[in-house]
Amino acid sequence: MNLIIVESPTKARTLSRFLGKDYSLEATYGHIKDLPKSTLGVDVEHNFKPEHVVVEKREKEIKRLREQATKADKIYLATDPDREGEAIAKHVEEVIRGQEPEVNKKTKSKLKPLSSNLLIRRIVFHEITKEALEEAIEHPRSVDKNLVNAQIARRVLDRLVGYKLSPLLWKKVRRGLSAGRVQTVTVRLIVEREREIAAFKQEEYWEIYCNLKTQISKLKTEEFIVKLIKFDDKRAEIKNKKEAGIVVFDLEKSDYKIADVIKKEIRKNPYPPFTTSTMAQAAARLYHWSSKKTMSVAQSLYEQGLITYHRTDSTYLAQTAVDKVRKFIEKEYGGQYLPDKARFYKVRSKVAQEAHEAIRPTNIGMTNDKFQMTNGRFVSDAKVLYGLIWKKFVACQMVDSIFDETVINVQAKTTPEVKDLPTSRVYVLRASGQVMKFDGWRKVIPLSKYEEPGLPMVGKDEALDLVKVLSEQKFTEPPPRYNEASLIKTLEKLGIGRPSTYAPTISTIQVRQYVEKDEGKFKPTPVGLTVNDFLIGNFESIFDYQFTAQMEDDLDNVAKGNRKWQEMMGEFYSPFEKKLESVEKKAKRVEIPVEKLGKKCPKCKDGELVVRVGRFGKFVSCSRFPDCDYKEKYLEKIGMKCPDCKKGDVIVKTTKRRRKFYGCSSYPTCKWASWNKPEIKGATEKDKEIKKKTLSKLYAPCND
DNA sequence: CAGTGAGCGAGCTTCCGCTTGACTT
Repeated sequence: MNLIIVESPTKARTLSRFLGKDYSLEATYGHIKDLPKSTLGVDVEHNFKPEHVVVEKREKEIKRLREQATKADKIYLATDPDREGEAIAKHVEEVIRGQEPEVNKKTKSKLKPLSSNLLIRRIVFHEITKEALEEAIEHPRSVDKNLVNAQIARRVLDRLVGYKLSPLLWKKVRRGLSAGRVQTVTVRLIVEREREIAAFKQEEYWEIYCNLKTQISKLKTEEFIVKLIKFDDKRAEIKNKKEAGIVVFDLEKSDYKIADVIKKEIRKNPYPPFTTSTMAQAAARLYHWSSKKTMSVAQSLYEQGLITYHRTDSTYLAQTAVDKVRKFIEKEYGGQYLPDKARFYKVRSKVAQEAHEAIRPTNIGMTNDKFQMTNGRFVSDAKVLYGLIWKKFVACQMVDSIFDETVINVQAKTTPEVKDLPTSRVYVLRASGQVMKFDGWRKVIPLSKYEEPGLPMVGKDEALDLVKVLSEQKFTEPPPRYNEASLIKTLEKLGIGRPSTYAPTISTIQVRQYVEKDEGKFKPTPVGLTVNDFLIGNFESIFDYQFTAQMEDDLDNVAKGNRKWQEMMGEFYSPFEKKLESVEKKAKRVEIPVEKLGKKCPKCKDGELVVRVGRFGKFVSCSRFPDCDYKEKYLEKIGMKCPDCKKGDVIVKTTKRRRKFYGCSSYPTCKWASWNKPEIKGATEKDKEIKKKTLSKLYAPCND
């Protein structure tokens, strides 16, 4: 009997379909051994010796593994082909051979002995196909000690950072706080962005457009709009109303002609197939899903066998899947949509570990109209996400979409009658647009807002008539706050965190109340700012954006056997330990700023009312707590009257599930409620109108 | 995950990365 051990039970089920009766499959459900939860578990005095214990939740799996092992002659450790998978493989072997006391005590005596000629071997494969598995079984090896050491180093370093710094925060800031290589940097990104926004100085600028007319026949004229881009060969930068007025004055007294018309063909590649990160970004942008939700929906698709594994950083595609989709494209859309050769996508991230494939449908014939989930709780959401994954995958193996781009440059010269000007001025104005002439992969993922640019047919030197000059006041905008999509994108780019941790990390920093989501955007809280400044101020090097990248380089060397992991840890730990000691001794406890309401406490008449944040959100309390325990509800007004009853104020409230919504302060008399912030109407209508007329951006880029 | 309305609350906690289930703050 042969036993194959993998990490995911779904993977086990899929593989069992390929294999005959002489193979059985078991899943570990992730790590089965780890450092203990309630102690450090690292002996820093003795070369960082880690203490690995059985993960409590996995005792059932371990028991089953051992039982199955007694029936086997050959065991294949087929955990994922990466650092973590190698460590799991080692732990499985230890557990099966009964090398840990806790397992021995509880279960060993009850179990039958292992087969005397038992072979335990490590195998790896990158795609879940019969061929890949058979190939892997042909080339078994033993567990790679160096790769396991790299995992130990990663684990120990994270444990030391997290379990040394968190208690320091309890002492110096507040109980229950936490710090870590990943979460602290994530908060740092949000804090620094917020400060950039606060420091941002808005600058005024103006954009100028001309509505021009061309004679297309004796009876017909056509109007189009051009945007000012240059004057006297310099980029047109118009800073205020006065400057804009001068330009408008000039343009109203100018002669217009076509300077040139440039046409070129533009080919656009399809996007790579989804990874965890890009899938989460797409679902966030298109449907405003949280990464947690996207991952849950993807999990249900994976469990139904509809998609490949959803926690991956790889864009690798199995050859068999590519062959099938190529046949599908040819049959369904025709040969002109099929490239000569299959497309390959390079992995973008340096730290990608190539353990899994890209996220793709397992059966390309399962089109969205045939799609049906037999069970699960996300039936309609699953269909939506599946459609996205399906389209992305099919499109990624189709030919380029082709556009004709036209750029019309118009020259405006002030007429000689304008006498007040020192010299005559030459302006360049431009209209541009792209027309799709062959859809290619856009057949499957159509452009979201495609409009024909509607440029006139004009020739060089053709004279034009001015209809109207339009000027528009604009202001430069600060960088945007992060949302889940842009945060994940940034983390991935920095190599911080893994596909399995993006969603949990985003949850953690919110549960700790370091950041909060406001209309989908992340803002730091006073706690977040205080903790960030404390940690960055004292431990800059660990939370440097480059730290993880450097760590990965070191781990690579450990994995290659070029370096001892204990040596790497020593280099990290000795300066860190010194710093810890000095901060422990010298740093004062820092106060988290509280928002003051500027009112005396009605109970003790001595303290002041302040806003505090408890487990369930904000509340008002006396500044003299715990001497005075006065408290009341916190009402967050947004400075607007209720749009329904017009009497109460609009206030921010939260549901039982902590979701934010807007309500009326005179509830329950007035029952008005809304998920979205009520908008002040009128202000943006004009903006939209002008934007619509601008030819420079006729359609929004569509990345879905 | 879907989720629209009480009143609680501020002192024994924490990391990252694998994997699923599970009614909760």
